[in-house]
Amino acid sequence: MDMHSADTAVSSSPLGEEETPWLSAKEQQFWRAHLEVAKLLDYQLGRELQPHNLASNDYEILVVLSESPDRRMRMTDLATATLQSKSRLSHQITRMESAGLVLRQDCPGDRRGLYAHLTELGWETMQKVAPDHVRSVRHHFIDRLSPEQIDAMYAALAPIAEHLRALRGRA
Amino acid sequence: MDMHSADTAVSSSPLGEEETPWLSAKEQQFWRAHLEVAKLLDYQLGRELQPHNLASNDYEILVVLSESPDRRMRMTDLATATLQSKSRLSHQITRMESAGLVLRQDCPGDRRGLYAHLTELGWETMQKVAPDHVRSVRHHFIDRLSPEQIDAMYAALAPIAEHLRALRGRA
DNA sequence: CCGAGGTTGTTAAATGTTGTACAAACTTAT
DNA sequence: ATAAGTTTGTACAACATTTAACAACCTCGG
Repeated sequence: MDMHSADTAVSSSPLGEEETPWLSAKEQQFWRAHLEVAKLLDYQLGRELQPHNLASNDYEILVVLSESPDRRMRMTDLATATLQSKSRLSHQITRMESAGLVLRQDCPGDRRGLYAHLTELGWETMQKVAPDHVRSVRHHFIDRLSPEQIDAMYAALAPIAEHLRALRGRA
Repeated sequence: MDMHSADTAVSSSPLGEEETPWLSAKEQQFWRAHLEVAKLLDYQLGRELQPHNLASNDYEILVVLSESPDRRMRMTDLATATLQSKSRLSHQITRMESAGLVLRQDCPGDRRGLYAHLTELGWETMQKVAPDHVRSVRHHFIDRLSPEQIDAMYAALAPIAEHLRALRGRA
């Protein structure tokens, strides 16, 4: 995750210029908090995944596959689901394949296509790792918010997620 | 930014086991929304930075330096401020140096040390890019939240940011 | 059936990142 | 002053990601 600051040392509004809608102090505080939490949380969760010999990306693949019908998914769909390029996914599946977590499977009916299929080891790994991961998520994030905050934030974020998803779709 | 899902297809609670505190439906919805927004927002903002020939990381460096006294900062401090390894920062500054945005400067009083110093071009770039970036942040995020939501979310995130910062500090 | 045009997934090369080790310089206790 | 220990930034090598190009395959209008 990267940092993006908005309002900065660079901000002035001489008369007669194109107005730039700088962030207010509160907006900026919030924006930076959001960035910092996103980044540090990702960092910390990744850290706590390391003992399991998994990177965040690996774990994400495991999650998506484990929730898919037959625990498998077409490469392109998996790339879309995990917001990666097809190339990157291809490399990543290669790595996970040599780690035995996943298998490439021919796709009946479309000889171009392949399934990424969760192996038994992949599934077991998922079972083993998920509880720890949930604990991490709780400890560093969820359990630090009240149920009301969670509801409110979800209500705030859901439309934004939708907006961004739509943008990406037609990119 | 990576995906981390908590509650998943893998979840059951047979009697007599170590209880795993799976996420409730609401918690999970929220958690996934948070992940998705963080990831897609980062993606989109990075995208809108491209026409300026800047990556998110470059922009972050520019922001931090432009807000620093004398528009410069020690390498290590800059690495800490931007949550990067020293090695990565060193490479990145090298790149930005050859792009003319930044300059390495000897550090009087500590002959080991170096400043990363914003060049005039770096400063001008910042001035040119910041308004567009602020607009992006507003359009895709801030302006989609009410002032009340912003206050509430800041109040929720600030302690979490602090927690994560503390964790990282002693890592 | 054919062929133009799209899709699928991989590959090679360039680029970026991470982890480790290192030399150089600083600090502190003796 | 000196040695032990710390801090600073870089360099190398291993690894990951991106970009562009590609072969193989599907689709669908003619």
